[in-house]
Amino acid sequence: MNDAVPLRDRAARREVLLDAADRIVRRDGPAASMAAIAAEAGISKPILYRHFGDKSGLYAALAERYTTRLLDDLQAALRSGTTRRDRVERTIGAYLSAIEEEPQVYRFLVHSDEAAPAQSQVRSFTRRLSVLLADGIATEIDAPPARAAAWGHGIVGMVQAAGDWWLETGGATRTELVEELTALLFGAYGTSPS
Amino acid sequence: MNDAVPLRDRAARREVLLDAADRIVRRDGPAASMAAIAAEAGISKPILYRHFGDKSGLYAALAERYTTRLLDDLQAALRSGTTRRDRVERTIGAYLSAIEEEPQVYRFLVHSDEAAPAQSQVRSFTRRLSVLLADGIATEIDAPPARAAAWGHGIVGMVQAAGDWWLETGGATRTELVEELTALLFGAYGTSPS
DNA sequence: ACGTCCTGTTACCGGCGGTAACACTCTGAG
DNA sequence: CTCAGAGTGTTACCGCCGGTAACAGGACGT
Repeated sequence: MNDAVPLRDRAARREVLLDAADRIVRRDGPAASMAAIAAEAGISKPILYRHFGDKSGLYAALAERYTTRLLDDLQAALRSGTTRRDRVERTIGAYLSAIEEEPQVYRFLVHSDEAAPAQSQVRSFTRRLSVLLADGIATEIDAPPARAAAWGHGIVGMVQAAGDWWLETGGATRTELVEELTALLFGAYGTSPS
Repeated sequence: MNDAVPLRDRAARREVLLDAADRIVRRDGPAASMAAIAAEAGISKPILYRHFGDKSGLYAALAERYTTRLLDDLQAALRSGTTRRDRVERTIGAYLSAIEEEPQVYRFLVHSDEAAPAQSQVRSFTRRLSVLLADGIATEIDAPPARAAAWGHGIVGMVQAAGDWWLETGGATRTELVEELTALLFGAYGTSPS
């Protein structure tokens, strides 16, 4: 039964499988199952497992695909702009734009491997982004590494939580939310009159 | 076979079941299974389901138990202190203390129902806390509701993300982390020299 | 012609959340 | 005393999940 699929090339096959996984993730969100992905690709489960090892392997490969562009964009935003506040605004804006354009993909990236065994060698998207931001902060201002790390993780968590809330309730426009979060980061809460 | 358990009282029985669930959650974290909880309580699964409906019902009841004291503490911290910065420090400190004292319980509260069907009537701990903080902010400074909501969710996300990172890496003391996060909220990043 | 590798399948495993169906005891009415 | 019924308990099952063993058949070098 070696018909209809003349793909001898492993890499090309892999891309086709990831295409199928992508379609299912966009349809089912983080609840996408291996069986559904295999069916979508027109193959059976063991092939998936031979290519990706296990579910977290497939998820990692798919996340890599989604992530590359986004992380590049964010890194670019981090280095752009004239003032620091401008940089922060652009970076948060880029993040929220990604959420807005592809909510299911965002949910998959951020909320898929919660409560996972955690010994996975695949650092999650959130962690990678946090570390990246921490590095950015450490080089921008000369902060001790502990401070930069705490801030990096904290800021990413802040934007993600606000993004989740925004996705669910959809109360404000993206621009407004960017402005609120930027203001918060620049101490607007601490200095507001009571 | 109605032996060894003279508990005719539904409420008391419920507490006993929650005690068992508590033990298993402390042992297994968010991966605790219904079968394990039933076994720990010395009963069979259907009894659990008759008492709590389904897994999210049990989780909600257990979360309620964990949450009551913590939310009270946090609300008290929000209203305490002399300066606003003092209040923020105390509140973040109370949150991180809870993480430090009972990490498994914290993990259960924050990371158990991720990727859940979401139509659950049980608002998660994170959401409840965010709304509570948003209300606090809205009454403390007169901010428009959208701003207070965005800030509430963002700040809770920030502290949670930093807390998760702290739990995993354990790099700093609680007091240090509280100081870093408070400084961040008061604009230390925005005003640091580059 | 034949063993071997590769690609593909079906069919299974254990564990999960959740439930149907049945067993036993206790109680109250006739 | 007897018998229906309500509770309370159990076992055994369902479907779905992630993951794998075991097998089927074509491609190919010797």
